[in-house]
Amino acid sequence: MREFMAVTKALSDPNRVRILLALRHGELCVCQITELFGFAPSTVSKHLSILHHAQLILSRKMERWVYYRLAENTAPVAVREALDWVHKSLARTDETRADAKKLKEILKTDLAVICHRQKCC
Amino acid sequence: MREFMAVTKALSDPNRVRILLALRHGELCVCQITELFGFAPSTVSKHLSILHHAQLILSRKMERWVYYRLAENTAPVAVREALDWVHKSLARTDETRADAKKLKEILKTDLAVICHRQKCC
DNA sequence: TTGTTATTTCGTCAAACAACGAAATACAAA
DNA sequence: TTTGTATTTCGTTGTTTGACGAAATAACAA
Repeated sequence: MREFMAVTKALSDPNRVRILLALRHGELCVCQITELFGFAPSTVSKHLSILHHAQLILSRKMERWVYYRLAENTAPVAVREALDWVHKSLARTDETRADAKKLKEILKTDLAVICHRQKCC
Repeated sequence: MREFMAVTKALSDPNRVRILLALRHGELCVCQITELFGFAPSTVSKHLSILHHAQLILSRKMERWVYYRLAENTAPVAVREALDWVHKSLARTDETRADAKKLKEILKTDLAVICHRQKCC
């Protein structure tokens, strides 16, 4: 039950759901997600830690960045089913498409530039 | 997305999840659920209204009581999948079994007695 | 009608939560 | 080592949420 509630609480915030949908396109580092949604890095980091605690995502450190990805293979069955359910329910919505479009632009840009961008203005 | 978030928010409270699991045994009226969990009737009513708003449950009025049941047949696919996921993930836990056991006792008792019981003490 | 009873709505309170910025941390590069 | 940078942690703030009891509502009984 505790494990299950960690998942439902993680899914109860729309921005965390959007993060999961974005990760369908492959692993992303914190600053890419920050750029995608326009939140403060600390906010994104907190969301990611909640998703990670629910075992919905995995992380790995590489060079200067921490990459997060969906835990599609390693997670318990109930968690994987949650990921499938999210994707099946929302993959075709306008909002998801809009995020995907913006993400594509972000992925074209060099990581160092993306990260640097957040300190300015 | 709004519809989906109504479901995840409904599922993000453990007591609402317990209500859904209890309803697996058939429709229940508000006072039976109140008796099962020991909350104030107003609290249970609020939980039921949130579950209802998410289309997870249906209600019908009969005689003096309002009965709630799972929306297994009428709900949108994404909602039905949520119900399946809840059941599949939690049906076999100790907590669910304990609730089921207590529910069985409640179902043996006359409805009027159950409801009346809540005003006392 | 009037009274009774099951449920819902409303207002309040305390706890949890999402956002932020500042400071701490981790770690690669110099 | 020191510097620079990506991320996390911490403390604060305003909002949301879950619980309750009191009052309102709905529907049946007398």
